[in-house]
Amino acid sequence: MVAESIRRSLEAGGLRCTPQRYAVMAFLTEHARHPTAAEIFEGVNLVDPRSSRATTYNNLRDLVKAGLVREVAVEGRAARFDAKIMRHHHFICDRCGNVEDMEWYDVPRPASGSLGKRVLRECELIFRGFCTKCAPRRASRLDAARRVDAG
Amino acid sequence: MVAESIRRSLEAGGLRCTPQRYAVMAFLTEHARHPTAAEIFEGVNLVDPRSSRATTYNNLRDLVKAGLVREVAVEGRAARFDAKIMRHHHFICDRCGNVEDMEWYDVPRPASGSLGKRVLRECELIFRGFCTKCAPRRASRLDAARRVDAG
DNA sequence: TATCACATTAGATATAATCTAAATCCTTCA
DNA sequence: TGAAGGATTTAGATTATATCTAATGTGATA
Repeated sequence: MVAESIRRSLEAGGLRCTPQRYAVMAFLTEHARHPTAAEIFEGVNLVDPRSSRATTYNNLRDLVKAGLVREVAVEGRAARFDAKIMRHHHFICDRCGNVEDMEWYDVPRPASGSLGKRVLRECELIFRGFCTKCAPRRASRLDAARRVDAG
Repeated sequence: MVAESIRRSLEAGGLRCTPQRYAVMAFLTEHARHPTAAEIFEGVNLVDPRSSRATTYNNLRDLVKAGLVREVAVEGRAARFDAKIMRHHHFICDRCGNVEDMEWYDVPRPASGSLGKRVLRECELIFRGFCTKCAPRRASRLDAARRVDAG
């Protein structure tokens, strides 16, 4: 049962299961399309208008801190959020800014020498290009130049 | 000669070498520490107060579009900019938000099936954790939990 | 039921980035 | 040379995104 599993993961993360917090988590679980904070706020209040903007932001921050949600910064656009259900990489569309999940696979870690005193916590792989919707009508400026020199 | 090489790369990117544009490019070349737009604006005007904020943003956008500069979005903070001198990956500090360059190495591409109709243009690897300065005094909240499950 | 820490709220505020419309600067070419 | 037109720059207004503030509410515990 979904409701119960959300409650459990909130509590495992040291967070009370409040209606507003639950709603954010449920919305992210149901909408895997990486919504922005504004979209989450709207979506949640569409169902049950009981949450303020500040609360939505507060809860998102707490959820990220607790490791239950991933935040994806996108150049020049609002951040996207993502329930951490399964490990995956991200594809970001250069044209519309949408974020999509990509199949997960192991990424080689940096040579230990190059880390120095840094503490490594995460490695993530980000693919960029044009999503399925944008590929056909992709901006001509961006078009020509540098298709996959991608590494 | 640096001046000449900047001029050349601007023109190769289809951009006139104006004093303001040159100044942005020169600043980025000399300051490899991934400054924000605001820092670039200040730094450039410290030397020669002739550039407006709008121009700095305009030029940064043009330089990114021309592929001469890389923009790095950082969660909850201003974007950072980076002259594309050599290929490299990025390390983002979870505590101070600073962006550092990491040695470049090949990243395995996604399985062709998982791309579908998407057009892949770039693959980038982002490391997260605590930078050299922050590692000793890293925030206790962030501390405990998930050190490198990192992939 | 009193208490206290955690949560929520509306609205103000801060920060980051873009837009607007006018002015200026180049390049071209007659 | 100098007129035309596009590219560039500018100050300031505006938008977009996110956080802060101070008051209020809520629930677990004793």
